[in-house]
Amino acid sequence: MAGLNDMQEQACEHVDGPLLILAGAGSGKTRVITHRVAYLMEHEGVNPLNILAITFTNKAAREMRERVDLIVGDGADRVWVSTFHSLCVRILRRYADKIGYGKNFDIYDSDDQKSTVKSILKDFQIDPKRYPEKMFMAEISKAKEKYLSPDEFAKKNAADYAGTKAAEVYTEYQSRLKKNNAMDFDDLIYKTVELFEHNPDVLDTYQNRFRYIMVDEYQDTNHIQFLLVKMLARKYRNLCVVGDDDQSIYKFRGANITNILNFEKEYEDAKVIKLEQNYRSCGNILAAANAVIQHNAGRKDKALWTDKDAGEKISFEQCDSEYAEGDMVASRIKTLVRQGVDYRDIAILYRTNAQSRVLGEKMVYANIPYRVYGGTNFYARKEIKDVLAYLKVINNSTDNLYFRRVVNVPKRGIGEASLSKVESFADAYGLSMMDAAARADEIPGMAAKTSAKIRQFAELITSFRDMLADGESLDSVYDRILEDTGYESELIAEHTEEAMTRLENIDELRNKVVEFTEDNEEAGLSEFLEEIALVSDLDAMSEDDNQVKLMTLHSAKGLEFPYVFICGMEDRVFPSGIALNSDDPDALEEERRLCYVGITRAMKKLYLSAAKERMMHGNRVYSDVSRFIREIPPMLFEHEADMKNMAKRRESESVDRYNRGEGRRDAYGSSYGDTYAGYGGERTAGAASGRSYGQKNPYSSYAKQQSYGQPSSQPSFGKAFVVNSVGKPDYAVGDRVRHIKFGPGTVEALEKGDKDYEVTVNFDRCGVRKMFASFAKLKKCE
DNA sequence: GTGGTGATAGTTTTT
DNA sequence: CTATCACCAC
Repeated sequence: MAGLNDMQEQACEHVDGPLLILAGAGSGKTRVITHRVAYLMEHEGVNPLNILAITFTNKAAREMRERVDLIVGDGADRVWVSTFHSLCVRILRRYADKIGYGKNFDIYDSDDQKSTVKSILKDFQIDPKRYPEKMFMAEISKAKEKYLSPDEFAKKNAADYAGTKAAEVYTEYQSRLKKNNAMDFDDLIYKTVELFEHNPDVLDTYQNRFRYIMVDEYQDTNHIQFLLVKMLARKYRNLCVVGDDDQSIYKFRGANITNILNFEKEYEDAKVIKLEQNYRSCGNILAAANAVIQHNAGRKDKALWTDKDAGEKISFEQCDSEYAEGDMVASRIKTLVRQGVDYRDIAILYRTNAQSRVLGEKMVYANIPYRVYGGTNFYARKEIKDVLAYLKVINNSTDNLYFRRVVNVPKRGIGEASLSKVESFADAYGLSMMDAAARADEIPGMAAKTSAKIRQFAELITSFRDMLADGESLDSVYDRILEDTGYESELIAEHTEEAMTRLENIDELRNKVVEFTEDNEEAGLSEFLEEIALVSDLDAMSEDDNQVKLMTLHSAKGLEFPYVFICGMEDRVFPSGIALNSDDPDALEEERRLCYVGITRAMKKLYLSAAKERMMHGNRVYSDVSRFIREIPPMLFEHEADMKNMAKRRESESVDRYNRGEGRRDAYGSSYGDTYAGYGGERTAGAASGRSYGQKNPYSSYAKQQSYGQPSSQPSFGKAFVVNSVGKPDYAVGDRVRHIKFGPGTVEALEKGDKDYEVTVNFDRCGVRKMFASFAKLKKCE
């Protein structure tokens, strides 16, 4: 086959039976998948309808489709290429009735999820301060990822109070979604698996349909996705999965790396092909990537190689602040452009979205065209959600959540008190709130004035429905909504910059409506809503605009750029403070994989940068250069000598610290000890040079306690910590204790960890908190 | 029922 | 620093 190396060719020509392709970064993975599709069709005569390719993002799906098109041309459009989520939606739209849902179910995004959980907590009188809704959302999501029903989840978590509560919320959450005929993201997959499990005939249909299945980014699949694939592939076993364990960066979202590591156990006759030749990056970049990832334990052994030249050395610069960093990046970009590089060939990557603000500002200053991807998703913006909620209500949605969202936007004088009357009326008669609103005059105990307002709203919605039924186009109804509801005029009247942006966004959404109606003449409102339920603005990335691209490292996966800047190479930024503090050693490894992903995005030249100080959560914070920088051999950098010096300086610094009794933190390496002792040290240094620190910073207050609150004879942060951590606290479960910040409370649990006691306290003022005993500095109340 | 105020807590990555 | 929330005065 043309243009493929031996391994790639083997991968393409393996037709029957399970196949695992371990494809390193830049090893031509997409190429292999697309060529394999082509091979199946052209050489094996496989009907394109029988091929399913699952990708992780819509963008990847689109790209793959285009590339298959290029190779085979005819029939490629009949290959089913989609993401897990859209695949499941398509199946469920057809069969949702078999599992008790309406076929026109709504899809809840995380915002909708959150408001649902919030309202449940309110009804259950669970204090969100003590048990934040986020926690429940995470629990529910985790349960679904493991394919645990509310009942099973309840059984598993019956032992402790929090688990029981979580189970109750999960149960209620599920029943509310069902009542609203809605599914969240996790449900889409969960319910598909459930559908298959209870309807073997349906499963059989799809097994026959998808005789050849390919899954991209297999390292990022979670358990339920694994189950889904396993079910679909069970009959013909023509399953080809492609992935790279080194690029698994979504564990926080439930991705299960063992899916790929155990593929050979699951499918014993699996053929395994490793793609180790990298076609993307030049030698120095690849060497850096290899050096970094080698610090991870427990990975499948492989080493990428390239026959490209070493290329340019890697640039590293430690700037004074995040602003200086932004300036530096801007000036480097200008230099590149002067040398003839296109803006579109440059990407700026960072760990957290928050970093994009300063970088974006600096691009504006420097007159560099740029675009920030990710961040607040376009479809998650308030005004967009409002307008979409209108559309959803108009689209005969039985969902009360969307009704509630728009019924009083703009203000119509319909408040919570009236709404709960509408809701109980609806519940009593088995109606949706929308239907109940149309009969508002029948609702007992409602003032005539109020019920008139509510009926008016219902009539407004009905008028939009009628327009659509009369065949008016989607975009003209869209305009009427903005006008007749007064939404637009309210924004115009505001006369603020923010309102203008919102109007622009609403206009942008209108463009999407028009675009959609042009592309899909047959389709109506519900098809439109469906189309946009599963897309993010990352999917809209276009090659046409000659702009620098700014995005998180996560978003950059699967992409490549000739010139890549990675900013914020500082400990506690990247790797993130959370990973550094985590007691799960894999957290740091996941950060390292992320670093590996970032480095391997670069083709020609890689620029790494750090800031000595930056604003974080409203406080100036001083940071060390990221440990990942030190994992790259100095010889790969432009200023080799400087890098060596930096390494040396650090060494002597830590020897110094050790002699002063601080170095122990390295030896004991407790997560908390590391961070807080570090802060203590930095803080003193900073104070000495006359810098002021925000007193509100929780870190500095800990640091303060640490350094001054000890009866130790030396100002030795690490040491004090170590001494303290070994001893058992003088309080026990049930004792009353006092915390310097949180006040009085009762000890609920005391567990011995590796290096420290972990104590759970129920504080009178702020609820249950878990902390390390040596840091909590709890005083027993006699 | 609305709108303003002040306080407060939370800030990793996203299909 | 910012988004959200509880509370209070109309």
